[in-house]
Amino acid sequence: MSTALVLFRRDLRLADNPALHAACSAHDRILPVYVHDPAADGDWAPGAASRWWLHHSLRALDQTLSCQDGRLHIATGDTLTCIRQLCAASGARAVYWSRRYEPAAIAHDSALKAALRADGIEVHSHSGNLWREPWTLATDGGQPYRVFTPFWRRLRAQLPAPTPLPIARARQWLQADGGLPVAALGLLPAIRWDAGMAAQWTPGEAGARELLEIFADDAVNDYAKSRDLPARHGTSRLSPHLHFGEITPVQIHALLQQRAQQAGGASVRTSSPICANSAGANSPTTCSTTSRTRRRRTSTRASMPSLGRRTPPPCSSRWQRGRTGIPLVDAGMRELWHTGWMHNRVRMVVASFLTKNLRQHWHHGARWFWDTLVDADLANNTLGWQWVAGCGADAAPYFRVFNPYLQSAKFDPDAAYLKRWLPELAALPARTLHEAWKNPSALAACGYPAPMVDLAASRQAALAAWESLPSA
DNA sequence: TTTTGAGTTGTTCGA
DNA sequence: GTCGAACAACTCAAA
Repeated sequence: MSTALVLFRRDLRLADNPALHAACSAHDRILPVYVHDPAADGDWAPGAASRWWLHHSLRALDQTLSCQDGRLHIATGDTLTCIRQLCAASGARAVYWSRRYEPAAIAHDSALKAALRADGIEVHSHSGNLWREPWTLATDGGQPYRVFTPFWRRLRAQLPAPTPLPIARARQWLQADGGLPVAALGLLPAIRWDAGMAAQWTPGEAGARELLEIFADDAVNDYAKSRDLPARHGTSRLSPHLHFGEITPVQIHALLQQRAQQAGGASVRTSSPICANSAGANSPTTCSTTSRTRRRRTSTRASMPSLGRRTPPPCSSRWQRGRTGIPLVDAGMRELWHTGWMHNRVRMVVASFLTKNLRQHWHHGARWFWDTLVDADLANNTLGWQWVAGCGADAAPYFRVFNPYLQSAKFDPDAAYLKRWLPELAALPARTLHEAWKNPSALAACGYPAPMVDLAASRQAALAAWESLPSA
């Protein structure tokens, strides 16, 4: 009877899980383990929203295992110490896990692998949650792609995509003594602000599958148009499930492809965001510094130099709380606060407002998102903020400053999204909200704050500040 | 090896 | 109201 330990991290699923699949194929008894090891998280410990999600996702995984007469063994402490103890107690001589891709996680896992192998334990790491692992897709010059379109073309040229693996079944799920209940990890907030999140989300593999089925049925045919409309659920909203590995890009692509064939279409236009999500453009310095010479100069101080401002304020609390006086910005920030999520287009708008109009460093915004998003993902969050701030690795025109009024008129024409998140303004006509700068008294009469900054003037100031930077 | 042209989730201005 | 040009920095891939 051979025994293996499977270490779950951000691959909280049984289906299409190569590491788990391999362990179940090669061994008779499987000990499924989650180790809570806060000391290993370093600078980027999960934020409050992510911890909430993790709590519920671990419970869901435990429940799924219990349907197969197994239980998830939960431990807390140093990962290596816990694994050594569990191997000794269970007789496991092999450990399996899915690879992670953040620089700190790679370093941690490399050290873990070396230590376990020195103990004489087999370690098998498998491709994790990505369609393609970052080092398998490069330009002809061997560099990572910096422009999305060539990257996307190359990826698509390599279809057909891999096929998802079936739900893993161990011949016997093993249980070890001393496992903790999920609640013992203290992941839930002390002050229960999470009611809005519980109403919105079902963390776990089953919840992910259900969301995917809905998306495949309703939204995918219209995705190209409706994904940009924040009032509609035109996006898949699978991002937190993807982040925690409850579902994989391969599974998503496979189901959409299948539905498209049933509908008679040749192939499905899978979204570029799903693909970008799987690209994981990590590099050792991405998360703290930026990669472009002229822009790097700006990022060390602020995303825009603070001309005429003696002391840059900390991350604006009005921005955080959705009280800037700019309707689309406030709607987005309140959606984030209540649900742990924000529509992608609105993320760009609120980020542009913080870094361009308020001229604050993108670090401030990235940190706030990190703490409040249920889908907070180091690569996606960091690179998204750099993209907006104009200091990312991609080729963005420096003059791209979003105009929140124009954006809401274009993408939320009937103001359904604005009114959902700004109920105090629900009685006003859509046009009044899209042209709020013309109607300050109408908004003020509803108790809505005046704009904290003049959009046109701050845009000009931001462009002038950029212009004043010396080129590298 | 060097050059050229497309691409880049936007806005504004003027015809 | 619609449309094209301007803003002007940089990467990638084809020539």
